[in-house]
Amino acid sequence: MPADARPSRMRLADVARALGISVTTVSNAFNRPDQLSPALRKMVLERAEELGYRGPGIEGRLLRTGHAGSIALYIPEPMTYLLEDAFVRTFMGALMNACQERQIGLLLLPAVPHDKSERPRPPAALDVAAVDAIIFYGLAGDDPVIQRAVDRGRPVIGIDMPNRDGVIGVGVDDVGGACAAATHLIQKGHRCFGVISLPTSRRRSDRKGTPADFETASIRFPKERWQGYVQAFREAEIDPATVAIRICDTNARKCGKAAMHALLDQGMDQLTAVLAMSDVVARGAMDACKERGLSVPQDISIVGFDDAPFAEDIGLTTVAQDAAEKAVIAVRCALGKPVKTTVVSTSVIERSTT
Amino acid sequence: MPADARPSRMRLADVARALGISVTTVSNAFNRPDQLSPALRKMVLERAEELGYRGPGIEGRLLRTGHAGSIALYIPEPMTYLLEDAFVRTFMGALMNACQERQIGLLLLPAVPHDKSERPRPPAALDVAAVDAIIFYGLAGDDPVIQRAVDRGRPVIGIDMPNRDGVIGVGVDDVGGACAAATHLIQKGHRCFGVISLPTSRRRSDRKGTPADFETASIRFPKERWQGYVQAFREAEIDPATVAIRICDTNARKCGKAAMHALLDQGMDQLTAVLAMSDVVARGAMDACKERGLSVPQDISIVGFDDAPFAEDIGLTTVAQDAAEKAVIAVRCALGKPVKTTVVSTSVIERSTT
DNA sequence: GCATTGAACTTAAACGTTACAGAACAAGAC
DNA sequence: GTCTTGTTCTGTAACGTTTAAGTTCAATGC
Repeated sequence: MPADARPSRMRLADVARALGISVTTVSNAFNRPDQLSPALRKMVLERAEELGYRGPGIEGRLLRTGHAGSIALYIPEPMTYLLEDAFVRTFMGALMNACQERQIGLLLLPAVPHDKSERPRPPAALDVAAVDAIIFYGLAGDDPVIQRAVDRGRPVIGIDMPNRDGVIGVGVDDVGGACAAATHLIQKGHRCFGVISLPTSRRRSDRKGTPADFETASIRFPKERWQGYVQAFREAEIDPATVAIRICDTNARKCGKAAMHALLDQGMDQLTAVLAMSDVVARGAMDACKERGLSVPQDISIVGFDDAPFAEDIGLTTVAQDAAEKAVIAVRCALGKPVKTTVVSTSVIERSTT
Repeated sequence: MPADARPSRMRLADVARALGISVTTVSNAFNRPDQLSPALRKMVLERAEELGYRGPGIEGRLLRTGHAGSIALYIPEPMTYLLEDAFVRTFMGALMNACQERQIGLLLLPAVPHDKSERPRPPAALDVAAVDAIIFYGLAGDDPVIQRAVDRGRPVIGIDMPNRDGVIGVGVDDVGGACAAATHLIQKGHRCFGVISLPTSRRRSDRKGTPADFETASIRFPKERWQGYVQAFREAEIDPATVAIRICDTNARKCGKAAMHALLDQGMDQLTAVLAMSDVVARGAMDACKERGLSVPQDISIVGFDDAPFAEDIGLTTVAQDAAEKAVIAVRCALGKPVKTTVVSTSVIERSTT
């Protein structure tokens, strides 16, 4: 063991003592240049560097100021979902760019395991993360982690989530977008619809759905998108009760395929148009049509939602929403003044599936 | 303004006062169950929850223990590179899974802007990040941020980087893998080679390269992979000086394409085999061959490196390395006992480009 | 009955930093 | 010469937690 092993890292106080000046002055040299003469500042900085002091560390600063220099992202899925889903990836890209620009870190938090036992919950990464704000993406409105985050007293941003006290909402105009999608199909002459929905609550399962499922939904998108569809149906005097609904277990291509098969098996042979709540499940629906020898859009028209990167490649008509804009707004809210709620708008992009 | 607005968050001390017990006991209730009676502990936990206290916050704990509950990842590229590059994505996926399992956060750090001015560097996210360890991926050995990270006194892991004091190295057997790739081609009867290299230093440019470029390389892969090629050449009595070399500006498909075109333009019409240092540039090389009407592997054989996810789809012969294993080892090093250096092994996967 | 042990809880001192309130001093204004 | 103003630097009290070193007190061994 070398005798000169540094006992612990250089501290602000060590530098101050070595230079014979006060700690405050050293601190100011690093953080508030206007508080001391340029000459002294230069000297302090230089000598500090020589002494091996790299500037105030986070530990003390964090305690004192609460400013961490990074923001957290929490999604209710395994972290790898961030890499897998095409639409989410666009969002992530924008989020990363925003962080890069501002030179702040982006902390990816692992979803807390969904255990039933109530009381003695060990503190999760979410609870101890040293961040200036937390961004939630697509959580159910009743997810208990939200309250835990709000209690931390830092800004909490909720993207595509039901509005909630203490959470700054950033969402797309789901109702308007869905309404536009349905209206688009109605204008093409369709009267008999199928809907492929994303899960409406944490309690998941591939299943047949009813309008009531949406009314009680705890996850935002499906609820609002259904409202949008209904709005368009009503205007065209189509009874929402005649619409066939399938709710996917998860936002995956194969779930969309299964849902489409189920829709067709359900005796809906007069079905001519399908409204899918994401491009991913829409793609799955297209797979199912292909397997059955149905051609799109001749036999069946399909409209997705999201305008995922692959939508253009496969010619999917969809509702575009600016994922990047959501990310930018989220970061702005995380760092800036508290804002109540923001809605970004949508537009239907017509391609070759309608 | 509501009169009962909480002045600041609940603290350990507040709970202690409310219960009429000492702070230590409350702290122990959360962190060291064996230090107090189960009954009291249960009571403390319950009352704390009621009082709105969610357990010890990071600020104080970090200062006291230095334990942050998350690790950082730093790459010398814009953060979005993590999403774009297929091989890196595999690595990220594994890293995420490892973090998920251990319930720790993964902090993505923005690369510090590459400015020339020396002295007054503002503290970057890297310097203030509250993490237990930092993982560097693919940095040049002389990148100044490494020293800054090492000075922080926490474990620093360097993946695919030149070895360096204070940094725990985790790397693939570049020399062995590259040697195997070259040997594979030599066994197929090839004698006239081209090499498409990745950048050898931070100072980048698409250009013709020479063996000397590799000797002075500050980035690890190219240097070692070249050594591996040379080793195979020597054994087969091929003069490395006869090998045509192109160095890419960046690890991108189009750079690989440009490099391949350049190689062919360079008057190397007798060229029959190309060793590419990544699957991405290998793919670009294949693009170039296609454009010129050269068929692979009839006219030209190509071997990549990495076994990126797309390699199988396009039938690229390549050197497989287990990106996931690197991630797992990195996390283990970050959290566990200090290890010196780890090397993961490689294997050639023959597909249809040779 | 006395010493010994151990469990259950408390006291008080860090950990490294920032920010408020002030002290010392020089320069002008009257 | 005194008063004001401003600049530059200092002393010190937080910030919220953990932990080493006690203190108390009841139970056990002899």
